Amino acid sequence: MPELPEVEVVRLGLASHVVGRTIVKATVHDVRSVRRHLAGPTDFTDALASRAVTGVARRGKYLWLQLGDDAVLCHLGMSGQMLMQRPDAPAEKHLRITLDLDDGMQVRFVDQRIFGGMMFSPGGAELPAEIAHIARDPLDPLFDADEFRVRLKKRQTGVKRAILDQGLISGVGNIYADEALWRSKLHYARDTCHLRSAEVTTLLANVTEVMESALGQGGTSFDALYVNVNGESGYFDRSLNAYGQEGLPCARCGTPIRRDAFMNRSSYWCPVCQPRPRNGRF
DNA sequence: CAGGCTACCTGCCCGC
DNA sequence: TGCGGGCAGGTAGCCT
Repeated sequence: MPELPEVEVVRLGLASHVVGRTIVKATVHDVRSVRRHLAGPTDFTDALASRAVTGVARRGKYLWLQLGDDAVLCHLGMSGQMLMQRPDAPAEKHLRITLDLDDGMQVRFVDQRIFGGMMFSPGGAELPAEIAHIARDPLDPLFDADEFRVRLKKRQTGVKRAILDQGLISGVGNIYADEALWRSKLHYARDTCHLRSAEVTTLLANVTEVMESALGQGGTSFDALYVNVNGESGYFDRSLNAYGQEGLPCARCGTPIRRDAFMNRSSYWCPVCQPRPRNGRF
């Protein structure tokens, strides 16, 4: 479940099941899901065995289990799931890693495409060093809106590219970028350096609002790939105004939503509400 | 720093 | 029915 709301849904679900529990044993079913762990999967499982889980934290789309001072850092990639299962439940087709807990339950990392993965981060409980370059996300109480505005306007790039940059603001992916831009009436190619202060303020407010709203509805799911720890889908897809809406009437003006290829992916936008800029500005 | 491209993977859907 | 191409919510790394 890729973007911030979906990852937060997973974090909340994990926290309710694993905090206070001990990892009895970790099992790696596919070594490709253990990432950046040069010592190999055996060292990874050794590092997790008999460790008590003290918390579950998140920054942007990364989440990590806190094990005292250390951490198990997880990214769901495009297709990762964290499922709470009983040991006798049949193995999922794409089961990659299992954590056996001392209450008899299992945390199962299921990931079809293996763009996600886990790694052990020594001393990483507060913030794993591997993701120190990731900016705070807008749901973080310490997110600095003024700093974001200053850094955004210093960029010389398109506004969508900027808000997808996890080093500037984290947690935003393709769905919520398009939704926030639609709400803000901004075209994805608008130059960051030519945005008016009011536009930046509106954009940040909309990024925050759309992700909080999606979180309140359990995230966005188009299919069974995006589910919480109990295998349930969120229903924010019903509230989407731009993403995936090609050809459907814009909820504000009725003009058909368009789809462009941009950054090797799709961008959805209303040609009337979000007019394409000339040279990045109007 | 900007940004284009590729790679990493699997599976589904479409047209032929 | 099979095959090829395009598509999918992400990130890292290389090159210019």
